[in-house]
Amino acid sequence: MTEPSGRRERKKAATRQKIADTALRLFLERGYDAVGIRDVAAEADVAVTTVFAHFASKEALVFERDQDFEQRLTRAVTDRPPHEPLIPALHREVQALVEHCTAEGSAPVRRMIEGSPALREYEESMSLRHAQALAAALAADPHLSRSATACGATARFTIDAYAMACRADDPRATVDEIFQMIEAAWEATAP
Amino acid sequence: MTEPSGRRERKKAATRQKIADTALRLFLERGYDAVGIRDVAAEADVAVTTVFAHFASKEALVFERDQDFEQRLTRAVTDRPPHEPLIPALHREVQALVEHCTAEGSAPVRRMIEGSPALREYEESMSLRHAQALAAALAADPHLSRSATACGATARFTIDAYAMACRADDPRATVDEIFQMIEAAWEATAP
DNA sequence: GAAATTAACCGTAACCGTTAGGGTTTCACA
DNA sequence: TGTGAAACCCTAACGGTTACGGTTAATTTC
Repeated sequence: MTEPSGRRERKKAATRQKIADTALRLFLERGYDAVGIRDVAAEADVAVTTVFAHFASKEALVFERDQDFEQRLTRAVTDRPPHEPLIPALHREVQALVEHCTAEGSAPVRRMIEGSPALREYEESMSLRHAQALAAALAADPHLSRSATACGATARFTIDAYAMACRADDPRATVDEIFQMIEAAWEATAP
Repeated sequence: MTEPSGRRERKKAATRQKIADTALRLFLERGYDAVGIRDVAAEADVAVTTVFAHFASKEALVFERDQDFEQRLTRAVTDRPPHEPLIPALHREVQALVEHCTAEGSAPVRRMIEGSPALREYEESMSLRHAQALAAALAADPHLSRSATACGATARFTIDAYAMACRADDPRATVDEIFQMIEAAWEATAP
């Protein structure tokens, strides 16, 4: 994304990446619960305090790239061509995000998440933050003129669609079906 | 609700209640983060292990009565008169639940929950469980014949409505507005 | 280019929620 | 009345997390 110029920033980013990579590797090798923070730190050759300087919690090590997620959702709203209807834009973006998270390579990570209550809970609370960011983006769109409640509800419904589709047998069909519902719900709030 | 006959069960229930009452009192007096499990145990005059024999976690001490919540929602579906339409029944029940949680006496507790990330996260993951129970109840209703996806989405939307309304300025109006959306979403799934 | 500042990182020790282990009391029921 | 189980107790530990004080290396300032 952004290539930092200074050596300091580069080293910091490298440390962060090394920690994240090491953690994910160990988690997949031995299981999330069987790997302690002290193990991750030792294997990545950093101090425990350094791990927590880069990641807010053990769970955050698994969801390293969640900022991307939030940005992609909000940008699907803010960067869409003017007068393009909202719901299809959201629909398309959620479809893409779900594809990404149900891709071949993501299966072991998904299994790990589903197997750990702590990780599921963390993911859920991440989703809530994403919904709030999306709600703010909707409320800020001058073309939409809907109530804050309608924006908030639509944002949560959208996140619900993503969360359910990631766990569904047929993710694509699930997204499509729920977005039919969201479309209807959104229309029902037209001024 | 259920009055246990045996002395043992009565004593157990009394212990549980004493722990919950003591915990809530201390939390409100000194703040959730400022009170440790060891404090609660000492003040309730029980061992730390006894606290965890009755409550799965520190957060669970605050949400003592969440089983009621789940049962009320699912019963609003299963116990409604035959052929009564689903959404109004849900709407009514959510309205009642929101009223309960935004009542005068609940304000300090609500403030405490909103002030603690751990409690917010816990509440959110509770909600997810409730949504799953509700989804199961919807899927099991013989009159509804909707897809599992539609039932799951409707359940999550309903929980979303509750969660948003509890934090809204005008809870009643929020519930009403979101249920207009849910009604439309539900109709869009008619076979 | 030396000096001062700052930011990343280090190691240790502790805090706190939570659990394991193993023991004692009290109730229920045959 | 004796026996099994359930509730409870205490202690010690584990694992995520943070406070603290110190070291090094990059950046900025003069």
